[in-house]
Amino acid sequence: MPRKRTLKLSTFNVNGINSRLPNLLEWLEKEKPDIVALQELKAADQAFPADVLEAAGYGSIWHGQQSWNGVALLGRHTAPVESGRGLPGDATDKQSRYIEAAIHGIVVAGIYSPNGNPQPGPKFDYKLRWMERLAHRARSLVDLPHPVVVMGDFNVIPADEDVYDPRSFRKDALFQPESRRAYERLLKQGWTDSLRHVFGEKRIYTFWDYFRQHAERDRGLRIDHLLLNPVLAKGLIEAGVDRWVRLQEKPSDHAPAWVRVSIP
DNA sequence: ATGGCGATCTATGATCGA
Repeated sequence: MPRKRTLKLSTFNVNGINSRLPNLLEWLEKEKPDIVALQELKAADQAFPADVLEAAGYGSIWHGQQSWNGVALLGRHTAPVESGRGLPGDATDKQSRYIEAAIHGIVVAGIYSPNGNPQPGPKFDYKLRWMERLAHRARSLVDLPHPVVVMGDFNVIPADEDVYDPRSFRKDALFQPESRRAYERLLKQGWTDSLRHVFGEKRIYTFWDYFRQHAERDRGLRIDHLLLNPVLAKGLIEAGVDRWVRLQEKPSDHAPAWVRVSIP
């Protein structure tokens, strides 16, 4: 029997990579993810701490932006081979929200979907247009004969079970029927929503706001997702959220979400 | 209905996030 190797894939919205660096390094050391997507770097390209990550054992590529947004991909003991940056479909869109690479034999798309608040309004329109563009790119990835993951902060609460208090989010862009339909359309291409697939009826959150001890009380949202194409979904072993990271000192408001997969 | 917190620069408040 040939032994299968397993890989841990993780997505983490760090909410400022330089202010979060000690937190990020501790997490990498403890959890040792093989492939990582980071969002909300909030740093220009020249401010990305590639040397520190390299010293911690991770090769990286990144698409930075001053103050806002920004995405990166990391490979444990390997350099990601970039295949794209910037979401196709609108040459006027300068926001850094998409990066794509081959890492450990997996095609990885790291995404940071727009928040979209307040809605209605131009920010919500931009969110929906961006998600349409993502669906277009995802369609060309889903049926590849290679393992593919699209992971990141989708800024969509897929269902009532994915928010601690659905009523209080009725007017929120993350919870609008249009946002949820856009996410649903994406899944219908053939992607597996890893956390929901593994957790079934059980609640699992990836974000808790900074107010009223919501993290400690586990009053959160599930908005960070890992979508696996059919080739990769066959190897899905387990999934989870490293909630301990959210309970550290000076944490991001998100925790890393992850899957473990076997690769033939 | 609002604001609560935290990060960033425009910096001692304004803006954004979710």
